Amino acid sequence: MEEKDCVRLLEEHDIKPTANRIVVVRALCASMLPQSLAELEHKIATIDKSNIFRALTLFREHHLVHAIEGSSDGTRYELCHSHDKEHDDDQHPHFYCEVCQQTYCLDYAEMPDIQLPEGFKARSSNLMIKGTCPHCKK
Amino acid sequence: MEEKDCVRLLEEHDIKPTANRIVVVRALCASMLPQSLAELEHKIATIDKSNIFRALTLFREHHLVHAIEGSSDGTRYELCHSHDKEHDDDQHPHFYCEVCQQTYCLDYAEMPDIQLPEGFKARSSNLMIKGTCPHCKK
DNA sequence: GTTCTTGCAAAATATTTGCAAGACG
DNA sequence: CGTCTTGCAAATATTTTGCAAGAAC
Repeated sequence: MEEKDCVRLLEEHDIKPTANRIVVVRALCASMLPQSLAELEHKIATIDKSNIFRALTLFREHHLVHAIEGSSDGTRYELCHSHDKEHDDDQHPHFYCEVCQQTYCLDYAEMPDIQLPEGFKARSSNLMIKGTCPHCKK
Repeated sequence: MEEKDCVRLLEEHDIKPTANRIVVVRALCASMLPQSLAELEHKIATIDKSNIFRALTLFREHHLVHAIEGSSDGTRYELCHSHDKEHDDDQHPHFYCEVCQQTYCLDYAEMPDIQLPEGFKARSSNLMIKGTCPHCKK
């Protein structure tokens, strides 16, 4: 993604586009798969991990990225697909390969609608399917 | 649960019923909600956390307990509801209260059947719904 | 100059392993 | 005795915060 597109994306989400934040957004775009903090830290050698973390936290608050949990190996982050800056409504299942530890985005699939007992109120959900991916299939 | 029931449960899963393991199984039974390692460590003052961890790991390998991930606060463990000692086939959604950080078991609900792309092979899945529980509801 | 951002260090949290002593058979 | 189990310590890994220096406005 071009720098100017990153800037626009940040601004659309009311985030001041600092140099570091632009780099983080680019790194997220550049990789097809959701990234962990450690992976981003490795790919972006120029920025300290605490700042990558702070950028991601800020992005989450502004619904520019969302976090994916349940991979056994830390939280992963991906850009929100929807352009709704108010809600994180583009949740979808993910697939975690237990061999290569990659996380794939199953964004063609709908999240199931689970009926909750009286009094429970849902805000978000994470569906993580684990197994082996085509590359690691025996 | 009585001690002899715990022993039987362990033996059914081909696990040697040592004193510590019985205590861990009892602690898991005693609490309605899936427990984290830290919670178990707190409840079972007499056993070191490394051993609780090793017991849980062993139990998982023998499909006596299963792990629930995606709660933001560590892995939680619960006894498998099914008595199938070969497969961990009693997966069901869970609910994580973001206020009190309790994890509830939605075992009345079915896990959705997500169609995977060619070449992907599922082994297990975790569905974690987050929000607020009845106690913490405003 | 006040506020925001950054880098570095380090605290906090969670998970896992090494190893020697002890229990078990 | 040989194997399994246990407790303690400590290594790893991950996430998060404190703080002072620097940049931005």
